[in-house]
Amino acid sequence: MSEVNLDLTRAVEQIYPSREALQAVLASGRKLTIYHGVDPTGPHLHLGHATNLILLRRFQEAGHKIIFLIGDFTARIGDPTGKMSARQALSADEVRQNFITFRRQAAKVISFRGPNRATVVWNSRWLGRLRAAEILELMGKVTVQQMIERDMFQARRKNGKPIWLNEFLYPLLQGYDSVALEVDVEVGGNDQTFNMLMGRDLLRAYRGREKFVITTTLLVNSKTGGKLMNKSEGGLINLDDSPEVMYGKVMALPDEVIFSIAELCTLTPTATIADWRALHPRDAKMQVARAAVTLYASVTAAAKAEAAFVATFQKGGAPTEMSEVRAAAGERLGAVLIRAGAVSSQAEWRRLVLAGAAREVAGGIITDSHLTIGRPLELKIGKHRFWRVTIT
RNA sequence: GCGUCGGUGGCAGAGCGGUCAAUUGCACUAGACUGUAAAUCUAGCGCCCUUCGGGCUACGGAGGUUCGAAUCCUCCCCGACGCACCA
Repeated sequence: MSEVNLDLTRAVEQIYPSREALQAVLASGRKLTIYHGVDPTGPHLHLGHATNLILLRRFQEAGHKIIFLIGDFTARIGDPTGKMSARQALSADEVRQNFITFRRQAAKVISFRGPNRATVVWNSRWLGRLRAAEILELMGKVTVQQMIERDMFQARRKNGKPIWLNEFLYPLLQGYDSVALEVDVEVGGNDQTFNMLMGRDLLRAYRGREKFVITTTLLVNSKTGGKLMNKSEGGLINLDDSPEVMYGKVMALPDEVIFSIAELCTLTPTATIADWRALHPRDAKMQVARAAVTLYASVTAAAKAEAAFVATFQKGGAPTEMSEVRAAAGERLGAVLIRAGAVSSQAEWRRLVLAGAAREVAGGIITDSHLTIGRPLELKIGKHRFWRVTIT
């Protein structure tokens, strides 16, 4: 653990109460307990989560204790942060389905093995046991004014949108995690600032302890200002995407964000990233894509993914691995593709054919949407959908 | 409880008796262009039918008026806002 350089600037937006205070504690040599929580509202961890995990990894390598918290209880309420409308509640089962592989995904970045292994905790363990009296006590720590001060609550009031009481409870419960865990540091995206500071207040109120809060930089598109890892914005890059898919998704990102990705989502040294800025944008992007796949999969996978990408897209070929669907001879191609989930309806298939978007990998464009299958086919639909149709 | 406004496609948000499968923006898909993209331009974007043609299902829910309803009426459900009530 000697001289591990803990860079408190890369990917870090802000540190509460102050960077200096945290540095002082770190300099004392004290080993800290640090946690980061993720709500399993979906089944994947993505590049946005990775920023936090990478920071945790750096702390872990410096010998600090890491706790990876799965917010299985809080996920069911739904975090109102940034939401213009209330989220619908998830069932306990859905949540369980979602987090089932979280640890495996997180293990791509932080280590759950070895002497200083990270631990996983679920917040239902304590939140699920809170009794009414305890919840009332918790609610007695924060005022309504403090709560509705938040921007998005203000915005919703202005727009006549509902604010549900359980949404008020969300920051309290998330904050209570800090109390239950008695941690020294919490790491999270800067969109979580309010919730994390709530935990800081609560920890002080309950235990008289100080907690550092480190907010990390969010992946945003500098041009549009939109969050990058966002379902509505399109490209969600998941940590468990296959190497080829991840490589392709990184390549599909707009130029202006690639260095943010490099800094926030890969382990590439800052100096190397600086060198990449001199490259042709496409080549820089390939470097970043390769670095990402290397981290989340492996070096060899990254090399393979890159080769596949070049062959498929830059040279217009087809990937070696494509989705397969079996069909009976004489079956209508459109029907088969709907069954396979390649297209959503006859209507969509017809539109694609009409647009000239469906072609055989080896040959020509398919012009007849009513084509029946007589032999095995390798299809390319649009730019990204590749399907191999085999005959049973 | 009373009153007012409102509930439209993934989201935002028009339409307020026929020309509405529903303007528009975003998102999304495809084509062209490229550096894989992005930007730009073009087209598409409920489902089914081989058709520039036809059918079906849709505008919170259930009924009703009408030749015809997303649009009018009744009841119900849900939300916002205001007022009242509170042993």
